[in-house]
Amino acid sequence: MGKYKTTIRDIAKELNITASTVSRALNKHPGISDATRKAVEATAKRLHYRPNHIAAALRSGKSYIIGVLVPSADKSIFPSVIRGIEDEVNKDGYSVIVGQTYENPDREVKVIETLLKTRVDGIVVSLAKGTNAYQHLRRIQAEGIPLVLFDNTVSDLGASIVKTDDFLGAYTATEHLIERGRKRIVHLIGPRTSEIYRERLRGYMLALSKYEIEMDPDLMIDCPSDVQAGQEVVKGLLDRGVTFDAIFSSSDYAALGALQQLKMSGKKVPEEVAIVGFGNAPFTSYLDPAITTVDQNGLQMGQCAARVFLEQINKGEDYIVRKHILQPQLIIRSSSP
Amino acid sequence: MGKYKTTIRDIAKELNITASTVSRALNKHPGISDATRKAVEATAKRLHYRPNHIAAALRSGKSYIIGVLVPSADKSIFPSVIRGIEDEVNKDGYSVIVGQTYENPDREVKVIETLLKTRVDGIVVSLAKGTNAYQHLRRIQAEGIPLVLFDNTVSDLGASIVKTDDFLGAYTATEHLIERGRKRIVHLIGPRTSEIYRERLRGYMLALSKYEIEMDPDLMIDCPSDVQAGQEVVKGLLDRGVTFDAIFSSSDYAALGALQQLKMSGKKVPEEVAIVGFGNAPFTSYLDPAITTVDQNGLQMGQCAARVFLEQINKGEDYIVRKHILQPQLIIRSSSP
DNA sequence: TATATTAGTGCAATCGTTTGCAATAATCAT
DNA sequence: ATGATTATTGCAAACGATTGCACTAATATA
Repeated sequence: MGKYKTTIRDIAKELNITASTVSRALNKHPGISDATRKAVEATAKRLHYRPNHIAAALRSGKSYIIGVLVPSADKSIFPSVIRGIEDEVNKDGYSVIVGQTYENPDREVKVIETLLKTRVDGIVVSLAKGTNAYQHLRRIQAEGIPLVLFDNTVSDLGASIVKTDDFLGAYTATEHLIERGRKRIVHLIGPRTSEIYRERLRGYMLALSKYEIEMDPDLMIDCPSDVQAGQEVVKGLLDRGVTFDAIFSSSDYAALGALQQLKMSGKKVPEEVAIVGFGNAPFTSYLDPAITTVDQNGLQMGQCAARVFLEQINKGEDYIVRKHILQPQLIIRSSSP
Repeated sequence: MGKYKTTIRDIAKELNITASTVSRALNKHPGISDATRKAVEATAKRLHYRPNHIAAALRSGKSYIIGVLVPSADKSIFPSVIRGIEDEVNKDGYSVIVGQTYENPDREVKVIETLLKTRVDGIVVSLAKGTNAYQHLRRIQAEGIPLVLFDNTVSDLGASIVKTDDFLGAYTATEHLIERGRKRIVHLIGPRTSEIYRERLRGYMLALSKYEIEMDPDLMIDCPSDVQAGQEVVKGLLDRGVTFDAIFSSSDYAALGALQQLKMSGKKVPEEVAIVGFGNAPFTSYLDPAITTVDQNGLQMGQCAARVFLEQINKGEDYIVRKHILQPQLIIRSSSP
């Protein structure tokens, strides 16, 4: 059990120099001779030296850790986003602490507080759906810590934002259904506390009005983003005898529920009812029929968010906040051929 | 932009006491009078004090961060495992750094090295499929850092292990197919570098021999755990005219590929070919037909791994390494009714 | 040759806590 | 009333790095 606990001081002693020189050598500071740098590196390796990030973080004020806060690490686009962020920030030596809110605003506040105590160098967050107060985010900004919002965001904070053009995505999706000859298009509206769902609703409505299709309140239904809700809503529609020939769901999960319910009720998809989802969740392509959806490209979103963070870190005070609006892409599959 | 940087010293000054007392008060040490404790808590709140975990970690040697290393945070059971771990360790004040190997052994070594530099209090890891050298794991143990292996593990390290009873799961799955009258059961074998796949193969073989079904090498095929591989393998079987009436796949992904290929080739599932997968990935229940699979309960596995870690941390030297073998459950669905 | 510049290191403080040990005041037993 | 406990708090040294400033020696400039 040889517990090595070599410090820079040990290396220094070995070479009859000081810890400062060792530190500078290891960090490749200019103004250190090549000879000593190499000597330091050699003995560091020989003594199995392992830098102590904690000590460095305390002194330098940089932890090289960033906090990524998502509603749920295993849902929707978040797995890909996390991967995208990791891929990108790892290159610059950052580690990622993942926090989950489980869509609970209180937990969001708590987790952020923990991240701040951990002295993360930045926080990247997609808001919980119910979040409607923002003091916890303001606190982050007040501390001067880079804050990047992605996906489900809020505009009036002056924070960097990376998100899908939800409006355009919804518009394109709805337009697609209209072009396929559908006239009575149901829209499953997500929780309106989130900007993303309000935007999707807006896209849906504009498409209808552009094509001079009258809006029907019966077809615009609030529906949480999960499978069961999608089922129930569609069942309700069928039970009430509402007629419709297409469904544009604000989420893939509700779209899946809708598909299941339609099948159970003997409705043919896409012949009788076409379906379009939102998000391009992995399972959408496996379904039968595979469902058309709006791809948000989580990987790209994550990478973009990461780059925004890095830029902000590097520019410091000079950084100018910007919104990055990513173009969504309609993936047409068998559910709306 | 009032950047509060209150330290315990500030609180101490305010109350004319020392930092030590403040520290002890905040940490609820016994031997601090109720009066001062309350006074400290009050001024801490008043001055917007935020503990610096980094400083505490440096001094105490406890970072309250644990590293969780998985092949991919967005695949298989890992999302649920991560969630299970988080849920459990959060209660005890730990944060989770998630690292991904992308099934690359070299990256596994690197990420672990980073975790060690970050001075995590423990490492929970599911090995990359290709990993076959274990010095990096031994190094963790040599440092006296709790190491918990889960899912894809290796036995001869003397580390704590939490895993599914892969053997039993595979045996049960195969037996189920046999009981349904299937005799020519294909097994898609996962990468044999992993213990889990060797165990699943063993379970398959034992079930066959128990029921006196002859093993046929034509039906035992190596197949990576992804959709495309599943497709290709099944296509190969069909092209070669191999007859079979069931497939037991060592992974849900390959099972999905198999299902897709069978459909494309006009084979009826389950009438002509029954399918059983392994892992109970979320999408398996959404498919048409939904596929029977062996549930590993990632959530439970994560929670168990977390508890093992916590126990190990708390018992210190007294901890006795144990293997936790979780009972898998066969979820019977339409693909093998 | 004397002076100015530069390259390479060392000194020592600091980051914000934690913690073993000492010290004081207060309480108790005798 | 006196010594022995006990309850609180203070002292000061860590933890392991980073970093501004000072310093020496070597080189360049005049």
